[in-house]
Amino acid sequence: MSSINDVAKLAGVSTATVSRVLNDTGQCSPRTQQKVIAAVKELNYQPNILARSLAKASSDNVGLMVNSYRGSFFAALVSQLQESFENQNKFLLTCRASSSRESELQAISRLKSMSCAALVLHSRALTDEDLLQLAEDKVHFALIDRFVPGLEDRCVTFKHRKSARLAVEHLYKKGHRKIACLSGTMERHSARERYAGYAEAVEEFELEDIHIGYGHYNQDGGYKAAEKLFSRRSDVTAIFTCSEQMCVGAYEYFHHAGLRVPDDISVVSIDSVDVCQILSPKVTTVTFPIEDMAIETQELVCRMMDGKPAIKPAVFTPNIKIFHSVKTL
Amino acid sequence: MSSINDVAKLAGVSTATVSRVLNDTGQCSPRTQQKVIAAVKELNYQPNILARSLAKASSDNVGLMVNSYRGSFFAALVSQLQESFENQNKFLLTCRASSSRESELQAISRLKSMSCAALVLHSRALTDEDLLQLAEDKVHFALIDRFVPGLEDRCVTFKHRKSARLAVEHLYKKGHRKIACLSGTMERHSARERYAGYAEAVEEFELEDIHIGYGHYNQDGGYKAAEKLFSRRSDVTAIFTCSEQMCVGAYEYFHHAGLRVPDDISVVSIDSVDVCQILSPKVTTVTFPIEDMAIETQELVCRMMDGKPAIKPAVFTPNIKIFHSVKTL
DNA sequence: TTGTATGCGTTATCAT
DNA sequence: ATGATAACGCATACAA
Repeated sequence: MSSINDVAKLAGVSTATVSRVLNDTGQCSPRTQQKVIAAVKELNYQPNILARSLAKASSDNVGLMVNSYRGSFFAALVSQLQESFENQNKFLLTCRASSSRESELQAISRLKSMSCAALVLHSRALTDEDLLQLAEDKVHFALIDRFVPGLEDRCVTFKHRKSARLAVEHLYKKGHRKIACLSGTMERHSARERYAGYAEAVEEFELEDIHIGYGHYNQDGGYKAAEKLFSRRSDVTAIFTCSEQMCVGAYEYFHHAGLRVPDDISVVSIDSVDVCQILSPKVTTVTFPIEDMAIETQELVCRMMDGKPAIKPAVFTPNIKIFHSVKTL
Repeated sequence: MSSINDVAKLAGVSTATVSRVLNDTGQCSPRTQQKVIAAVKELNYQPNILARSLAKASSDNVGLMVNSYRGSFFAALVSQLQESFENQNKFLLTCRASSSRESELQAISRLKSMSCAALVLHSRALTDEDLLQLAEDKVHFALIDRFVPGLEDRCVTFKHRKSARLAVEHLYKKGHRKIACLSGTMERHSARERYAGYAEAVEEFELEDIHIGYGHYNQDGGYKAAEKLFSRRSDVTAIFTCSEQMCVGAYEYFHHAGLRVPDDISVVSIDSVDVCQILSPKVTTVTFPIEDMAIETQELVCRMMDGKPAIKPAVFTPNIKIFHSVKTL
């Protein structure tokens, strides 16, 4: 690897001049500019980002912490974040924690020691106090899908409640009146909000509240919840599943039980669109604009890094994608 | 962020001593050791990894280049690689290219400029010559799922041919004699190998070669291929799909056409297990041990970084996971 | 055992 | 417009 010194020698100028040409800082004659650029090409010179960061006392690195890579949500998130930051000449360093407070703190330490100028956190385990402390320490960071009072300007969030409401409303408009909600435990904020949205719609449309909670929003939970539901009652015409994995589990149960979607049972799910395209018939789904959200996050973070005043980020609203899992009654 | 200077001052020693204590290089009295460690704790000192890498002229960074994050293959790969390298105190930097030679070259440049001591490449677009040149340039790197003559010691590969053979053999043993192969274009090596494995089995078991190629191994290709197949003939009792996405598409077609798996048609697929657990009935699938492969890759790369002699990495063999998509005739 | 001094590759300040 | 030169934070060869 050739260094700035090699370029300087070959071009017959000083390293300072090379740096100026490359970073477009300060004036310089067209002729020397040419020489430098020629030398750079000839040596196939790549600036050492480490040294640059060290010298500038600030890097172009942005750290991302997540607790999983699995599922289309993370694939879309990581993919779009990386692309957006690269468009701003930032480099995204990704670090995976394992859903415990300690591992999340460690991941953040690690990212900070890589001179990340800012962090993007999809934190599950850190407490509100941890995050407030981090803000206190003047660390630039944004939170994804988490709301912390006092950190409103850093939270990129979803309207979980509205998404559930949208799902139930769709079923209602299609003539359904016995609509069950399949969910998991209520530990996470998003889970509580989704249920609240269901409850809200139930009240507004004067429906019966049929809520089945089971497990952790995964495939098995969906299967068991559906099984539990239909062992109790047969008058339900539609279900709303609170996660895509639960939807998969419910479909699995229906296949086992010989129930046909949508003829025997209508389904609306929530979450990313991928899984719901895989199932047959494809599932009508309430989704969030993950890509838009990633772009907004990048803008938010870049604003913080530039020292610009914080603007409360948008709260992202869900869209409903209509497929073939709902029967009109 | 406090620096090594702050620690040295607080501990009343020189920076050299602090460095020695922290890196456990050279001797030092227990007392000064105590003082240094106390100072480190008090200041919550984190060594600046950039500066360290710069000083050592070698970093603990390993670069990973992929062309996609989507799909369970990449989720498992990235996840396991990151964990394995972290266990070795290496940090994995991930960079996404976009399936063109230029973008792959650019991604590699980027990773090199981050002082990556080694690279892990899942390259689709680089030529064999590009990769040979990279080796010529003394870059440490490993290739995933790609075989380049002359770089045998760096290639972590799969037995694609055997995986297809295994799928067909399973169907044969279950009594099937009319077995169709659904694939996409034959550009990629893995695609050719999988078809070759099918052809091999066809010959051995004296079956009819019923091959339908359509599109690019994606869901739509699977749908169209299945449609094409059944518009031509009705005597086929089983299909072998060359990718999980094609399998999804085939299932979609069967649902549309009113064909039941496995009663009307048996299915065996290839690839990661995730998608095939989502479909109902779950699909009997030939999979590769992605986690093992990631661990082997990490070991291979670390060996190279330590200057140890290269050992030809294992070629990973497929496993068949039996589910409910095959009928015994 | 410990400290001094130098270099890693870059940027930035100050001269010229 | 350009060139010395001093940082940036750390590791290390060499002295002491």
